[in-house]
Amino acid sequence: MTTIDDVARAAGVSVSTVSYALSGKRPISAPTRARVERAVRELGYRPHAGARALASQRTNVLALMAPLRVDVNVGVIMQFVTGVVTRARDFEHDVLLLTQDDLAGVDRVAAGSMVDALIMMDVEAEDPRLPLLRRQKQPAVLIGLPRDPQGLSCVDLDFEAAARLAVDHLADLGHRQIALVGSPHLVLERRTTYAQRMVHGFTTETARRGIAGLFVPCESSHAGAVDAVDRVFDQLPDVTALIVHNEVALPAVLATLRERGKEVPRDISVVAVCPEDVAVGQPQPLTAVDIPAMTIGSVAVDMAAARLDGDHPAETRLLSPVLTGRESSGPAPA
Amino acid sequence: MTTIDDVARAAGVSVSTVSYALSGKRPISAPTRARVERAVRELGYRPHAGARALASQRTNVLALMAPLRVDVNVGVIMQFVTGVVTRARDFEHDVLLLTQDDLAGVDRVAAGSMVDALIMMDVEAEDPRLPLLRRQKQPAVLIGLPRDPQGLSCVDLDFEAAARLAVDHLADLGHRQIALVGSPHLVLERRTTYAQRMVHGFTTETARRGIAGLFVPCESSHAGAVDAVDRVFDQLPDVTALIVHNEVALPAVLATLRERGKEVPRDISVVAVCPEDVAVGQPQPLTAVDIPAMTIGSVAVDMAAARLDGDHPAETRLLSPVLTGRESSGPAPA
DNA sequence: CTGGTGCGTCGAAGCGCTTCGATGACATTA
DNA sequence: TAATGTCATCGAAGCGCTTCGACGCACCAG
Repeated sequence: MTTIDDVARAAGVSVSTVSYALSGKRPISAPTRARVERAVRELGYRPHAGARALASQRTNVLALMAPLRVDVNVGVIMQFVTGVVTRARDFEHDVLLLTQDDLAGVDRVAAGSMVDALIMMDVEAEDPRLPLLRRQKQPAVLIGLPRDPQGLSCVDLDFEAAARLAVDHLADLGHRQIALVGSPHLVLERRTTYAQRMVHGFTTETARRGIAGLFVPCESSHAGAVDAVDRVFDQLPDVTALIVHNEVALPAVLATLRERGKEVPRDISVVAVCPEDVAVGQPQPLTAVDIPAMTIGSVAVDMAAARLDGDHPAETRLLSPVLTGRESSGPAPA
Repeated sequence: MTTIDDVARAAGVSVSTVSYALSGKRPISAPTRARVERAVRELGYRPHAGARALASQRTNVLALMAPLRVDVNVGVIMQFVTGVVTRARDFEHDVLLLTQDDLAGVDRVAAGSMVDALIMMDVEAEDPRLPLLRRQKQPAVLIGLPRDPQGLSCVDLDFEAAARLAVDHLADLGHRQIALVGSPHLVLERRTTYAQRMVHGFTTETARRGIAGLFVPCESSHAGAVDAVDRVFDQLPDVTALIVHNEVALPAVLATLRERGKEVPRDISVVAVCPEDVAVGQPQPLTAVDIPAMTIGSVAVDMAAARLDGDHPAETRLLSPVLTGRESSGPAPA
């Protein structure tokens, strides 16, 4: 292994000069720096990460805790992860991957000084990881919105605003009876809060605009989708628009509409709330509010970075939703 | 931060005794060990990962390079990753996640002593990472089979055997005209070698058994599937069985068969080569050769571990395929 | 009673780096 | 010409741990 000593010797300077030449934390004359750089190149020198971490109290590694179950939302998770890893590199950081259920991992990597900061995906309202995180010296960024974010940074899509946006889009097209086909019961009850936030935004906005709004949960399966659609027509027979916030059930919802003889958007408009690629990947490109998973991941890294090299306090950032009109929404039928 | 010094002081022993008590590398009397453990618990002591790495030349971290693109095979990738991360914990290791395209990452984490070993997914025949890997001191494990594995461990499903297994299953059921609906052109041409291995196994086994075998590539889209099925019926009109080795196109292939008036398995048998959950998740449970992604991931870790604490040389392990009969295969029509 | 043998423990070196204070060379000002 | 300041570089301490050799003690055989 070639060490900083080897480089110093080769360049004919002291070890500290090499260090400063490479870090730029003190001025080094151009010729000296050139000699150092040359030696580095010729010897193929790489600083030893552990030694550096020991001396500098910085590891240049981020922990990312991700739900590694093999479930249906895998696409979105992957996008988050990609966003985090990619952006981390912009800050010269690598990413250590932990599984969601590895509670002990929080202590292991944080108390063990393996990482500079932690990013947690899929945060629930009363997430058991929060107390662990709060007692670490490293900053943490949550993707999602717990009930009490005290001391922790959070980032997520503003789902309330997303619901409003979707409702407004449809209301402006003349729709007066709108249904929200949402998350499965389980998700609504005890998990991440985005489902509740979505419903809340939907309810208040329909109320505000004097529109008939119906919310039906929807299990993530074909049968669940059929069931949900049937419940909608049952309870709101004159419905003219659907907001679908369930990526998995989306294709089945669309198929069911077709089976029921409803043409989109002539008979009924559909606004999806899902990642863009899902919206455009359907048989018919869908008007949709984008869930920018990758962006959220990279913002999470930005927030972690901000807290690392600065006194930046914890903050909560809700990303403004964007609605893109495509072929699935149109004027309400007369 | 509490250090090993604090623990030593609290337990009334020397630093080295604490170290030995915790690592077990030298005998420590029971009472002393108890005092040390008590101090550790009371102080909440965690060894500093960097210091430990510096002194011991071990990081207890594995690098995993994964294709983080958001493509269709995301499910399998997730399973690999899960297998790796989970198994790594059994060996007291954490996982550092790199993206496939981060070539520089290999040097960064290996030469920089950030990891004890590297695992690379999705290895191509002439993978540009191989030369980089060979010059590192850390062992590497490849998931996939490059043309020249010299010095590197490899693990993958034995796709040749998988093809044979599928052919034999069908041949034993009396089928004499079998088509393989495979990977897209792109994959076949320049990428991971599993596609070629599959085709090779298929070709030789059909030949050996005197069966008419037709291979058609298949793009990973609905249109691609339709096209592939049409080509099959075009070039092999009396075909009675399909082997489908394209997870993405699978549903579309099935749908197309139905549209063409072919009932499975009455008119035509289908054997899939895909992860189990995909096979059973279809409208009709499919007879399939499992692609055990998670197992492959965990075997990769086992191989890395073996090379770490032992003189184990590099080896190549091909996992024996397993075929599970379900409802999509039956006797050839008379 | 002596010399040898283990066992349990200690002290110190060293892993490779960062960083602080000190130093020397040189230019600037009074 | 001496005092002052600036800039580039050096030396050494120290980050927290592992590990090697040494040491003291109890025990046993001779």
